[in-house]
Amino acid sequence: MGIRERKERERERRRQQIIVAAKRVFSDKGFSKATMEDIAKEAELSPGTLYLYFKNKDELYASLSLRILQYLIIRLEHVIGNKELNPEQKIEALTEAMFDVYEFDPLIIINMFHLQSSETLKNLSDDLLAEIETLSRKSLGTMASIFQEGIDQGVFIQQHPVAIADIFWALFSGVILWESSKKILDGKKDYLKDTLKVAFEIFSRGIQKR
Amino acid sequence: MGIRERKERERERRRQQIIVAAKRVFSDKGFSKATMEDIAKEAELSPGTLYLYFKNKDELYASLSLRILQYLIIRLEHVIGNKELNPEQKIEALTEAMFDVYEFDPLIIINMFHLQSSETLKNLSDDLLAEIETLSRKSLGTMASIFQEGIDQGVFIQQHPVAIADIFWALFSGVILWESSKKILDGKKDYLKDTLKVAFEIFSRGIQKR
Amino acid sequence: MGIRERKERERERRRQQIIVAAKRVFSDKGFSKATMEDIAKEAELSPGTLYLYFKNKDELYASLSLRILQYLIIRLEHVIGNKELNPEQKIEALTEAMFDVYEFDPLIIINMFHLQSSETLKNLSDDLLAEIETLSRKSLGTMASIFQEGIDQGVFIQQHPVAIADIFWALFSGVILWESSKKILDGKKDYLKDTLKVAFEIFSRGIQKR
Amino acid sequence: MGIRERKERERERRRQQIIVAAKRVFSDKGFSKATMEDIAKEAELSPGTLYLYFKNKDELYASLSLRILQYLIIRLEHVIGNKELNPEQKIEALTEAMFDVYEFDPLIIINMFHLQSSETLKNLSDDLLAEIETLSRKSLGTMASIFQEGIDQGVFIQQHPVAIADIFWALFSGVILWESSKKILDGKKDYLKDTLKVAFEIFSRGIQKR
DNA sequence: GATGAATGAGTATTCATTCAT
DNA sequence: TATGAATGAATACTCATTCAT
Repeated sequence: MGIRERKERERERRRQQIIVAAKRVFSDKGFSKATMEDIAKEAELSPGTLYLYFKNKDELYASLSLRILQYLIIRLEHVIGNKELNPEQKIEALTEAMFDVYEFDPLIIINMFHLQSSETLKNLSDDLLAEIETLSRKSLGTMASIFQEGIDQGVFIQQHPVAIADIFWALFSGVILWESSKKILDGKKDYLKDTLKVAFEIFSRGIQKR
Repeated sequence: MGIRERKERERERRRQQIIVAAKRVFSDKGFSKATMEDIAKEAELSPGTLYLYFKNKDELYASLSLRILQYLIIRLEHVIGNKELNPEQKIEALTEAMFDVYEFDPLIIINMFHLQSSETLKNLSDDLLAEIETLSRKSLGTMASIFQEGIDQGVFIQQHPVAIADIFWALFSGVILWESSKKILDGKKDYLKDTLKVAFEIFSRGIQKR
Repeated sequence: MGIRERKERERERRRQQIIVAAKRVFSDKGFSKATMEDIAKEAELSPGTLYLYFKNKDELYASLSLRILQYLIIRLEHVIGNKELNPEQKIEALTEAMFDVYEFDPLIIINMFHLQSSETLKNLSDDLLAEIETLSRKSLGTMASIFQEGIDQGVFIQQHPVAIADIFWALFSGVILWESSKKILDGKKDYLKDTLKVAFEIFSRGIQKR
Repeated sequence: MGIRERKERERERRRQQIIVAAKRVFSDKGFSKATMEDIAKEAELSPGTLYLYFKNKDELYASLSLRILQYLIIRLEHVIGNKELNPEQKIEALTEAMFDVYEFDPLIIINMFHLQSSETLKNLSDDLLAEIETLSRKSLGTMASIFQEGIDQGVFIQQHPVAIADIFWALFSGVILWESSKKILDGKKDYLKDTLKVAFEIFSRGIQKR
């Protein structure tokens, strides 16, 4: 391994170290209450160092989304690559994959949310924005191809597969968001998993031809 | 009308005046970029006055959501009160009602989702939180009763009606959220209405017994 | 006195209070070492209040120049208005006036200097910039009219009076700057007054016809 | 050439390399906006290396002035060494020399005046300060000797020659300073050369006996 | 009640300088 | 010598909130 490559690897390690710390702090305090100093402390680095790896707070935050999207795509491709599953079973596998993604980082939806604000978008570099868009599009496309398969085989309703993928994703994020706010409002048990399960069942029934 | 009552009415008028101004400013700038001074100016009042009517910025913000919830409940009760509709038709009416709510104030719906983020909810006073909870529960209950009817009549699948209502609401908010974020990232056309229509069709098919 | 007028007066009083404090702190520490907090403390106000009266640090600093220019113009107009003096005597009076201005605020030259940086200029509001330019032009014009008089009467050399005024001003500021740096380099006595006297004598001789 | 000497020469080459880079960057961005990293990049060195050759940013900055002073002295000595010129002609030659110095590096002259501001001078090491003082004194002494000659020959007014040299230098720097600031404020044409010419004429007339 | 001037705690970001390699 | 990653102190500016009038 060349010296250049070793340095690159070292650099990537640091980025991850910061991202992991940032994830912890953001989860704990939310975006605005979390300070760069908090994150630096958590990462056992100095505040200045954070800026050697991320342009600003918004970009560090957005980078978390990137990481999740990458994980999501890996999971999705695994589902799509499994030739033994019929479309219906793939929906099930997809559901499981989404739940894993959620567990990998429960912040996922809040992140996506935050990203919406145009004030935030202005602070991101074009590169990062482009990458997010690419990954986002790719994950949606992968989902869509699962639905396409079902449509082709005549088991799913005739609808644009991207639209179906959108709805699938919307349902997923809507449930997470809604359940988490119910949890706070009621102060009660966490029904997320159950609700998600029912939601996907309904969805699955809804898109299947009779 | 007693003097006490007149004062009370005057006070309510002011609250509304502030809420209307706040709605405009929050919609325009987003929560964190909007300042209390912005809102005061828009309402043609002084910053200090705002605090005579709302404990703090978070509460003012949350009050906007109350207004939507109130409108939502009115619409829902109208649906449930229509004895001539069968469950399936009620779902349709419900869908229309949700459209109306969205159109009543599209931006405030986005804001409301922001409210759901735990970060914001944690800053509210117990009173306000309780009120939101009440209205929230009430609207959910009303929705649930529609589904209950369908279950009782054997046309909807056997599922806890509150869970179904949760999913319905989650789907609605998820689609709005997802479509608006897609719009920002892609900078492309607004497919919200179409997507929402398909989403509700799928949902409707999904909850009906075959 | 109306309430509006009283408020305006009060506001002006505050501005002056801040300017006086700023002058002290800037003189003491120089521009970059002086912090807004230092100035706030000196003015017995909070940092935030400074920003109610001045847009930013650069603008507060530039405002000091404004004050001096105003004083300078008053002194110059007094010189020009004295009908009993012949051109030569007016040069003498002018010299004295300049020295008074210097004593009124020794920072004057450093200020002018600082103003030069385009980085600084970018931070100033158009209004302030315009006002500085106006006053600057006015003071130069007043000086020029003194020289014009001498030229008209045939006692001064034929040269554009504005150019002469420029040189007069340049000589003044150059001497102040140079002497102050010599003082630091040598750590010795302050010869400013003497040097200034000789400089103006030479200048006076130099512009007179033989 | 011994190894020690070769090393010394190498070291000097590096210093010059840095100085040249620093000159470019300081001229471009001004003292405070220029960062050590900018300079390092321009010199194609690492930031750390700069500190092997210069104690700190201020010293690096001050070193630029040394370079101008050295050039100035060379030019001055050339003037004084020309035995064929009478005092009056020497003033002319001196004026031309100053022009050349200005043209040798117009921006650095501005920088040098910045250096004169006490704020900067106070941060220099004693060694550097002493060197600047020496060169400064030497150049002033050389100028003074020219004026001394004129006084001795009875063609210049009776004044301390060092004082006259001070004034000459002050006039020179003052005009540069003033004209450049006028140019920025007005955004108009560059009259520097004309003004400088008239200034020196006036000066020359002013110091000559009638 | 209404005002709006004043507050002052809070924080992202920069950059000269260091030091392990 | 040279490097350049890491440091961390330093600071302008904001804005929710208060309170004397």
